[in-house]
Amino acid sequence: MKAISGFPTKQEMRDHKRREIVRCASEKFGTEGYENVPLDAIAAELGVTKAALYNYVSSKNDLLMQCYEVGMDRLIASVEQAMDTSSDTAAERLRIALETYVVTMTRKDMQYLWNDIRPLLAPGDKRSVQTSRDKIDSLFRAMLQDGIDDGSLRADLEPKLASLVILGAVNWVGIWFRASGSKKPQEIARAVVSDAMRGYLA
Amino acid sequence: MKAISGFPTKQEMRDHKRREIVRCASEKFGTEGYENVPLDAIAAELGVTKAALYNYVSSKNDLLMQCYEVGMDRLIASVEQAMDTSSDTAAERLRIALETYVVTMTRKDMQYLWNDIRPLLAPGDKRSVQTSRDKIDSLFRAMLQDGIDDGSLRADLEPKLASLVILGAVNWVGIWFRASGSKKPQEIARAVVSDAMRGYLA
DNA sequence: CACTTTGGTTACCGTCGGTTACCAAACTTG
DNA sequence: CAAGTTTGGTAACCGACGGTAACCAAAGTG
Repeated sequence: MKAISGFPTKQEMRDHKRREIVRCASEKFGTEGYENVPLDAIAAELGVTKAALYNYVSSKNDLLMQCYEVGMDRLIASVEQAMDTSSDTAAERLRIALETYVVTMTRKDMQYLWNDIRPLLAPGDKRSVQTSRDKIDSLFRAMLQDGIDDGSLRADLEPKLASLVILGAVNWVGIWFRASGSKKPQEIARAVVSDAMRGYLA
Repeated sequence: MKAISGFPTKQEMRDHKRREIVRCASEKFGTEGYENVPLDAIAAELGVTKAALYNYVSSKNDLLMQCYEVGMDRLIASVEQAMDTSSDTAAERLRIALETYVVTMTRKDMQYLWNDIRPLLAPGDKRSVQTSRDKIDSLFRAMLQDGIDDGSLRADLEPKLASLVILGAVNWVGIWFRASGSKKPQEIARAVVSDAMRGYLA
């Protein structure tokens, strides 16, 4: 039978269901904590039984990893978009990208992803984690190099080291930030990024 | 009966056993991972049964928290000791303290503490976590203020913000550092601290 | 119309955190 | 010193949960 346009193919159905499982799990993990969410709970919310989930994920940890990937992809996408703004200098683009990064980091689901999920990923899954991190690292290193090239950043900075120092400072925000505080995410982003970049400006 | 000097009192015995449990658990958690270490394994290594442990800890998570506290106390102690070196400027003392902090952070047990244990601490235990963090925070904020006062750091830096940025950069080291790399901890510490402080020097 | 493939169910297993009932040795006290 | 009482441990068990096996109904296929 040919695929009639508009009717999902079997493969699409399968993929859609898998994503639905991940979305549901993400939400529950985020609000209740990974260890406090039995697979039965996720299955029940989707109207199936636990065993059915195993048609789409290979283990609970695999499910966790898929949640992580979805979140990290969103983070990377938002940074890439922010990088695209046309600014005079690479330093300015870097600043905008970093502030976007920080603001995203203060979102509750991202905080959870970063603080609680990332450390739980089993050693075997580290490959995927490494991939996301390397992607982010390379984005920022490229911007740093651009800044050296166009003279908006110090010529003697080491992009590798600088990206680690700066990313450390901004990642840390996701750990101490609490929405209950008085400062708004955008203000915090501006202040933190300003301080983190100061030592690297030309 | 009076306590004969040299003979441990009952309270001392109890405390000693509790510490022995924490020490053993720390080691096993560090090498095998919290979730992979059943209480039975810890009990077996100490030559008792699992139920006996519950005379000294109230839950597995409580045991985890005690491991965390011991590790954090060591970290704090090492920083306090480093702060005591007599240096010309507060900035120099801060540098030394930070480098000590980073080097400590690259130790395997500390990495584990920071990456894997801290996020696992249950919400109810957060008080204790907060205590350690606040202690570290206040140590560094005090040094920053000293630096402002003696003119070795920029007069316009905000200690609260600066300590968050700097601590973020150095804490991040514990996450990406791998002993397999070519750089020695001391070299990394010097480079990272130098970059993290650059924006704050007078 | 057979016959396979797919996606689900029910029932079950093993592991593990935590508890309960019990026991023996040490400590306390009249 | 004998009679309680407290302490620190054991053995047996429970319930929750991740994961698996056997099975089944419906859809797809020649």
